[in-house]
Amino acid sequence: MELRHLHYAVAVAEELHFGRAADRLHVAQPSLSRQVRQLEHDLGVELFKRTSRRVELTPAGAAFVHAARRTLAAASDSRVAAVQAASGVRGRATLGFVASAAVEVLPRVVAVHRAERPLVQLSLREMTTEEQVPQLLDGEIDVGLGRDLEPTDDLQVQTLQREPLLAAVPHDHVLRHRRRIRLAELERSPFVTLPRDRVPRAWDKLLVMSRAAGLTPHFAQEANQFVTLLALVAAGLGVAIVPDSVRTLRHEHVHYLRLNDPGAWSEVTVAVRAGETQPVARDLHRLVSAAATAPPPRAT
Amino acid sequence: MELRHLHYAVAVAEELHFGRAADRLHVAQPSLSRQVRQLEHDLGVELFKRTSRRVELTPAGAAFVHAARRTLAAASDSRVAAVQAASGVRGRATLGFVASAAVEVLPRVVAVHRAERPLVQLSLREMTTEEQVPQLLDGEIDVGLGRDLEPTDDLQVQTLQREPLLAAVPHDHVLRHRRRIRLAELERSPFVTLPRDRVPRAWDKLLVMSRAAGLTPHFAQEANQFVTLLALVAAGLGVAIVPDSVRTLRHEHVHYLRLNDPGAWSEVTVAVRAGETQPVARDLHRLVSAAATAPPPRAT
DNA sequence: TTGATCGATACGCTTGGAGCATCGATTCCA
DNA sequence: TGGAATCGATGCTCCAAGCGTATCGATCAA
Repeated sequence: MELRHLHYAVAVAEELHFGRAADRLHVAQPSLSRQVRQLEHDLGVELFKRTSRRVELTPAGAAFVHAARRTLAAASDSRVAAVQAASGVRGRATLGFVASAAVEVLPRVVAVHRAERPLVQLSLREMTTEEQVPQLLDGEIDVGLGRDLEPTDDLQVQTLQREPLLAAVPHDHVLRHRRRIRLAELERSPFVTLPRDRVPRAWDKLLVMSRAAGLTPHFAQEANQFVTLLALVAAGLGVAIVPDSVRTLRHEHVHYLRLNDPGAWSEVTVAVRAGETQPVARDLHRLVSAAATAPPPRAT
Repeated sequence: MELRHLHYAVAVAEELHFGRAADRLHVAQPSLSRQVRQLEHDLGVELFKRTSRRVELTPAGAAFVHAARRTLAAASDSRVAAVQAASGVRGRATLGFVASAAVEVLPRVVAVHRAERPLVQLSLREMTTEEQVPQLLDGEIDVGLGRDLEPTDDLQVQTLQREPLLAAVPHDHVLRHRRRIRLAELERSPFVTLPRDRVPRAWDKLLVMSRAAGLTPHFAQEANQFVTLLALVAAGLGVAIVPDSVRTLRHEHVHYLRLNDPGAWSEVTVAVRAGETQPVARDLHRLVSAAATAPPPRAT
């Protein structure tokens, strides 16, 4: 039994006439008759009652043709599924992202992706920029949304937006009425930070800036998430250095002060394997880049 | 694209090895390689990434194989559906029945049929015995459950059970305390009946019996259903002659008296086209016969 | 009775799927 | 580092089988 036999049986069932069915199938009538007969022999079942004047379906024929239509539809779906998957219309894509990008960029990316590629299932995995690099190379994730990542031979990296760094201070901090400060002015304040082993490059940047400002930072406490970090600031345990977009997480007892130090910037970057060929990954990369730049960044 | 290609692609996807897949399919490895390649060319899509050391699925290949499995299952279902329909395990059967058989025989038939042929959809059509004959010959119904039908060349008829005829009389009728009466004793009572044009043979039998009893019947009222008929009796409009099984329809104000006249019997008959070949019809006929005789008839 | 219609059959051609032998690339191991 | 083993691809040949043309036989209408 081949798909050809199913096509033939369905055509005969629809025309109830071997000649017309053969025309529709662009084959000669004897070929059609032979193939249908062969199908019946293979099944061991009579599908059509034929006289030289009339063709009609047997109950078995009706049951078979019904199922055959479903089979042919499934075969057609198989073809479509393959083509769509190859073109990137259908499939699965995995996006790694840092927590600080989840606030602003990520929701826009998800919305745009769902609108443009409704058949592509988007998996989201929160992870640090450092974790993204090996997972990109292993194929664990297709695109990485991180911070301050430098391109390499294996990774293509673009900057999406450049944000100033802010100091998040408690509402009773002495500098709370200032709009802009310099890091050196925080000499008396301990820092609350994300864990050093999870975000080593953010730590390094803070250390470099501190040294440039002639400051020896005192680290009071670590927190795993930004929300917790801000709660610690609000509780008066110290100050935190965060990128501008974290401001979206408004907190009643936290004030944000812009840092004027040189290098007090953080870039949101998007990374993809260099020479990526998979359409779902290329599409996701394209949409992430577009979604980040399309709406104008908030005024600072 | 043929089912062969789908089988081949699925096998390669499962083995991820052309040699082993070819063994499993009982073909030579070069044939398998060529067919898979031909499938890819037909689809315009690469399904497998192959080196001389490793074979892996592309995303398009994974999508295709998933759909191909469903297609192959549908093809297998088509075969099964045809065989089952031909053997009578699956299909549709239509049973015509008279209202007076609906009370006792029909529920048993439906229950047994559902248990023995769960995949055969049983259609039930209430109709008179007279209507069953042409509909059997036209194929509108497969089996007819009627009364007092005589076999012909075209119809095979069996008797399922033989019931005495009863007179249904109102609760204040003068004969109400009798167990058995003769039709002649109803001379003073008008008759309520089913419509003459719907059940001509039942009418004829009543007329023949009346003549034999020296009775000139007076017809008071017609009703389309037994329930209505009994309601008319209960209301005192007259008496009705009904087969024994109608007694199952108990009615508070109706008494049943057995008729002692010769020929005061009615037979429940089952009819099927002579030489019927369709298994669903033959099965239904067999089950109707069995269901009617299996439980012992009620004592009268 | 005759002609038209329609599915089945006969026959020869051609396609294409299969097997065998072999190639080229890659990997493993000594 | 070189040789052997593994594995998919390719070239060649064979033949099964699908197809088309011509025709038959049965049925039905005029």
